[in-house]
Amino acid sequence: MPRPIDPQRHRARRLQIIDAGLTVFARRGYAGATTAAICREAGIGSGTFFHYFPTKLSLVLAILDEGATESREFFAAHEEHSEPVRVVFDWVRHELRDLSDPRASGFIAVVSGLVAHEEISAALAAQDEINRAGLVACVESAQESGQIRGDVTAGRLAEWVMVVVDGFAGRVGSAGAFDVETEQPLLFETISTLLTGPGKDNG
Amino acid sequence: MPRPIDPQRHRARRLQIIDAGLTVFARRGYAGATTAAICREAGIGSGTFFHYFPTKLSLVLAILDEGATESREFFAAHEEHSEPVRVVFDWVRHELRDLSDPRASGFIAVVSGLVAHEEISAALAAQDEINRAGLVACVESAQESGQIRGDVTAGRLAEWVMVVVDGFAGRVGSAGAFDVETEQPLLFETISTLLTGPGKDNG
Amino acid sequence: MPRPIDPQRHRARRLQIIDAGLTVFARRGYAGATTAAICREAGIGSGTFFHYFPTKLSLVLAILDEGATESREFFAAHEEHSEPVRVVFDWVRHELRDLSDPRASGFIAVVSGLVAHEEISAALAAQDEINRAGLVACVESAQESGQIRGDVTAGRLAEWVMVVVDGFAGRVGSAGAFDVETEQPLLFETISTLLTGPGKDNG
Amino acid sequence: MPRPIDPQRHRARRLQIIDAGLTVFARRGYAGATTAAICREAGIGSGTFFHYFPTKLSLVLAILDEGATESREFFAAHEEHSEPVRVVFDWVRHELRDLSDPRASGFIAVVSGLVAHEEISAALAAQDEINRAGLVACVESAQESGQIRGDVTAGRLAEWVMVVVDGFAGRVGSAGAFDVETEQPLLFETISTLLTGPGKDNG
DNA sequence: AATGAATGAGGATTCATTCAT
DNA sequence: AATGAATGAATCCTCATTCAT
Repeated sequence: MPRPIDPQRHRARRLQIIDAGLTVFARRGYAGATTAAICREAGIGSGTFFHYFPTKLSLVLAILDEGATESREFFAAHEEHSEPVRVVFDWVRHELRDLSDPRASGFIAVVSGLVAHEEISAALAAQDEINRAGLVACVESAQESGQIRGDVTAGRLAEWVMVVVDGFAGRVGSAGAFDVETEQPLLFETISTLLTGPGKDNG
Repeated sequence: MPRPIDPQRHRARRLQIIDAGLTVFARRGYAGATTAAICREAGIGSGTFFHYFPTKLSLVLAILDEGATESREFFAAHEEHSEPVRVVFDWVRHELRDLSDPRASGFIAVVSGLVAHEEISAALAAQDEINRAGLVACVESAQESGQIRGDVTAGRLAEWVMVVVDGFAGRVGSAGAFDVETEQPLLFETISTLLTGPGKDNG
Repeated sequence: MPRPIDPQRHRARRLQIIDAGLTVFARRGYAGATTAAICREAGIGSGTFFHYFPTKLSLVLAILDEGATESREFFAAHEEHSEPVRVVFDWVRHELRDLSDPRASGFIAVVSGLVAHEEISAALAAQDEINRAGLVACVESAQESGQIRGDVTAGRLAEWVMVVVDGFAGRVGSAGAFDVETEQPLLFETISTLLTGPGKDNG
Repeated sequence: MPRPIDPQRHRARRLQIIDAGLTVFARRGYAGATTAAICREAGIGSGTFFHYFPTKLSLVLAILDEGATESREFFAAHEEHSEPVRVVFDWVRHELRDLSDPRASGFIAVVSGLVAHEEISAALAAQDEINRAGLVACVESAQESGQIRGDVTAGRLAEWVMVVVDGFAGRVGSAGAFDVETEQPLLFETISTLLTGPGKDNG
């Protein structure tokens, strides 16, 4: 009497493990996060873990994928927006919201340590490309309407937005005194100046 | 007649292992860099490795320490400089030069993945503090002479310089198309605007 | 449907490893008994070993514990016996029976070499205390009814019984010509004289 | 200009290492006593150690040999003594004096743990045989003059003296409350009764 | 003789993964 | 689907020993 596969239930279990993985990876690092510890956190047996994920690394990839999906959805929802510059800032806010999960910065560090794995490297590149492409579209659109500087290609400007946001995210994770709320205005200011170029007023 | 301990020789050997470690860590990640591989790269036996470093992790710490020493030396050499803003940019250039070692960005990623280890975490914090303190001194001095904005504390400005440089460094490591040479002007522009504040011309 | 944990099976496996350990420790000594050899003897994989015992040393402790349990059970079974002197001799016989396992003396030697480990030291002390306490009870009881000498405290007499039995056990292990069967009468005679005191007939 | 070998100096160095070995073996056990630790204790370099002893195990053998020599000398000095029973008791006293070195019992335990090594086993057997032969001579002589029991062979009586002394020595090392001074009278009484047989007065 | 840097064989232990139930 | 006992490959590290100086 084979139990009919319940996709709802399956997805829930999967998310439960992903959540536990995020927690334990952030707390102990990749090597320190034994599958046993993740199972304990998720309240499942080790056999169950491998029902849902073929390897430990694949759980990392799934977590990354979750993030990629979120990014994709963000840009899909803001496509064809009339104010492209605003979308860029909304994206920054969106990223900041992700950082509000204290496990996020820990997990980012964990993933950094895994770039030697080609699959991770590829996933990061894919994730990066989603954001880059989304931002490039906004920047191009804004350039066309003359709202931002035109002396730097859209691709480079997009990357620079990411440079600043990534640097910001890294510092949130490591430096104790660097507070997201306090620094947010300077973040927006920096990105704003970056997009408009120096010597332009951007209040 | 005991062979006199030759500190020169000892230091050379140590650097030889540190160099090999940097290479292999960057190439394979921490876990992937087996002590055997590091020894092979350094051309030594495994026993010799542990004669110089008590654990594999301690080699990472030694590499970090080497970097910390370099930073300390940089600021010591530029102390009491008459043009503090110039020192900040010199520091950025100095960091960029470090990044010219292609192993640097890989190693940074490796270390990120090890923050779960308290010793690594402490070493990173120490390294960070050296740079922060050095930059704060410059920024304060520049603020006093009115060369840069005064509406943001020296501490925050210093951290923001690091935000941008760290973000830049991270992108150099990951995004294939992000070229140090090409992007350097925009890096200086961004930091410049950051220090002077928006709406000020800083050509 | 989770396989129900079978404590029976677990206990059996554990005893199987304990038995193999006893064999290999006695044959090769502690250092010479590699975990690989013990696993081979037990017919299990190395992972299984560490599933049951956290360290190699803990296997030694488990073996000692098995012995301690046996001793405890012996005294529990003979508590409130009407003829306390007889219990002492039964205990000696009981110890002799243990020595009939040819691995016993080898294992005792192995453990002797491990007293530098506090855990071993403590286990031996505990084991010793079980026997001492059991014997003291018998000796005291026998003293009260005037069956044995009263000029030496029960504690010291108990220890002396152990001195003789330990010396006997040690010799069984080392000296080839020292045969348990042959020497048993002299063992009983010596202990008998010890308990009754010199100059007393104890046929 | 080869330094002439100074046998005096050589012997002194050797004893210095033997002494250090005894100390460290007793304190840390055989495996725990690294050659490095022994060298530190002796105040020499590791190279020097292996000038005097080809292997770590050979140091154990040398210590045992030192003991064997002492035993041989003891019996040589008491040969042809007119009161053989007295020699037996003198030997017991002699052994007790050895036990007054607190490192002795620890070292005995260490050696016990090494019986799996044939060389150690042989050395112990040799040491044992020296004592046995010496005691047998005394016992035989005493039997011939009717001073002690004749119903047990000299060989067995000699072994039994050793049983009791060994048991005594073992307990001195392990049981905290077992004091050499206090228990000495009972030791002599036990051996005395053993030699004369039960039911004989031996005040 | 004396030294200690260099060596590498050897071994305990970890942990992702499998699979019978 | 769920379980967890069993597995063994993989690796860090120890330490006796060698040898050039």
